[in-house]
Amino acid sequence: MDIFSTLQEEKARLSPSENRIADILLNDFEFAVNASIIELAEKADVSPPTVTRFCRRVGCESFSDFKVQLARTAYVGMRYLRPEPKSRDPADVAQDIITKAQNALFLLHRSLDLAAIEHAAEKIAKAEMIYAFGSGGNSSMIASELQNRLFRFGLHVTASSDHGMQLMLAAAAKSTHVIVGSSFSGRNTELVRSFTLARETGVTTIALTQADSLVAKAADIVIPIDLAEGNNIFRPTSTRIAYLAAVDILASLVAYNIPQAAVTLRRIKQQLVAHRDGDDRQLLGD
Amino acid sequence: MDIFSTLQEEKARLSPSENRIADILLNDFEFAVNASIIELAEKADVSPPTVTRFCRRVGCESFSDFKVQLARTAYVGMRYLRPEPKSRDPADVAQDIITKAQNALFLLHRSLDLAAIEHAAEKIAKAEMIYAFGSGGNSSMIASELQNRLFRFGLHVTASSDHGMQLMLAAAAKSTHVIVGSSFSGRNTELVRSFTLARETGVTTIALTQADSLVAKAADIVIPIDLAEGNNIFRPTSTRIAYLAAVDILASLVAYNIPQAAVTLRRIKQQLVAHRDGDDRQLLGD
DNA sequence: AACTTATCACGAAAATAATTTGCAAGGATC
DNA sequence: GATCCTTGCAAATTATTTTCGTGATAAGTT
Repeated sequence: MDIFSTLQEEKARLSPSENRIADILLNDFEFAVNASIIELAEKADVSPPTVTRFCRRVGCESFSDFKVQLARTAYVGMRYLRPEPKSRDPADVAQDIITKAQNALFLLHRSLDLAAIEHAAEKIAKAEMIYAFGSGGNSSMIASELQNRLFRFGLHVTASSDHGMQLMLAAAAKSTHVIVGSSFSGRNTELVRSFTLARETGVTTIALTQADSLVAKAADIVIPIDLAEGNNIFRPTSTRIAYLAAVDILASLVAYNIPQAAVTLRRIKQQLVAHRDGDDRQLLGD
Repeated sequence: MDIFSTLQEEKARLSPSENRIADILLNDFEFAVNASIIELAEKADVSPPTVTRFCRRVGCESFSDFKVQLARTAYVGMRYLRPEPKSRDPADVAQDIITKAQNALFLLHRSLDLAAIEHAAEKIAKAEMIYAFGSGGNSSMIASELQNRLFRFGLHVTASSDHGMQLMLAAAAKSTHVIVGSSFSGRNTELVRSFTLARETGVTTIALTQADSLVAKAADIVIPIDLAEGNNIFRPTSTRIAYLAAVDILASLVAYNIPQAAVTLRRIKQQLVAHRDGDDRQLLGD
């Protein structure tokens, strides 16, 4: 558990002095990580012992432990406060995008429902056929990414971003099949229709989408991806990167659920080694 | 500049005692961030003053400054040492993937050639037509991502993952056009051919690829993406995320190079707001 | 070759600074 | 008015840094 989560949970229960310390952390993080206990105490207008007690309160052993914890989580966890890059200077834009992407990964990791993903992975590994559905540029990319990952494990998979096609595939699917659908907004009603139709035949439906959304409600297994407070601040790219990472995790777990996974993975690795040896024949997966 | 870069540069010039300290950092990082100067000194079999001197040597103010620096860069910068997740446990797999993705972003940021990206962005913003080329699953995703981003700014753009089509488009392109090609391996010879053909007509060619690769040599402007030592260790997904982030940066800079960018961006934002208001009409870019 | 002399790495101990603990005073709450 | 909580003070403890001196190595000198 990182400090900032603890802080948000505990904040209400903190005393006035401790609250002043918390405010400094949130507002002037750069100062906080570099300050000594005395400097921090002065700035918060409290005594050093109070700072020590504060550190214990938020789950740290000591003040120095606290600083280390702060430095490690905060590097990726605290910068989304700025909705726009500082300036149009390329360096600022780059830093902004990189930070937000890392942040999205951080938040994804924190809110990941591993049980759901593992459950989904088991179903996918056993499926006779897998359909990856998603539309609208972002989710369609996720769908083809799923196809791209899963076929390498010897699974039967097809991706579609076409609503009409999705409906037909869903109608034709059997109970041994699995549909994985992605919707960033959670309000892709066509996807909901495909899910509903498929479930009538007992097809397993898996959704990568916002928790409690329309799409989520229509699926058997939901892999919720909620980028919490950031949702409105992040540009879609950050969210997309989080989705990609989620797909990556899902695909890796699928691999582990397939008996010959070790063999498959070894073969993939040999491929990679062959790449590096540098012969010029066309590479798989450029 | 982070500590680990400094360390690699300085390592040769360090004294034996200092080298022992460096080894502890590299091998037992967890210990190092949590240890006091005395504990660290003991483990390295040196005296505390030597540790202090070491910290100064690698560019830190003091030992505690050193620990903070260590903690902040290392969170994303140091974990690629483990080529495989600790276990097949979902939590470990997830952590492994997230860390490697963050790490890829970190390394990308560090090695980014901003001048090249800015230069590319200017060309793209002024282009009458833009072709986004890439094949093989990964790069084709990058190509469609480019299309997906650029058309929103009112630019004329088409993506293609088909070598034959790419050649024809390249042959038909004019000097006011721009081709953006992506190749993870840098050895997509068909892309090289398209680039070479296009340059005969004075078409600007931009490559997202490994520096000094075949593809890089064939392009006018190279946006190098080298994930240094990690290249062979990372699974392709991490690299792909880095590429995506690079595209995101490029696209943002393109937006800033278009006169009505502010207006466009505002309109995009209004779109986002409209989304959240929750009417159920089909959303753009699900 | 032997003897300075300079330079550097390093640790011991002292000095300093930072952190924690124990305790008591001041408030708030019941 | 008793109790509990918060807080700061001062002392104790601990950590860190500085100072200083030793020994090693290298370069120059006799």
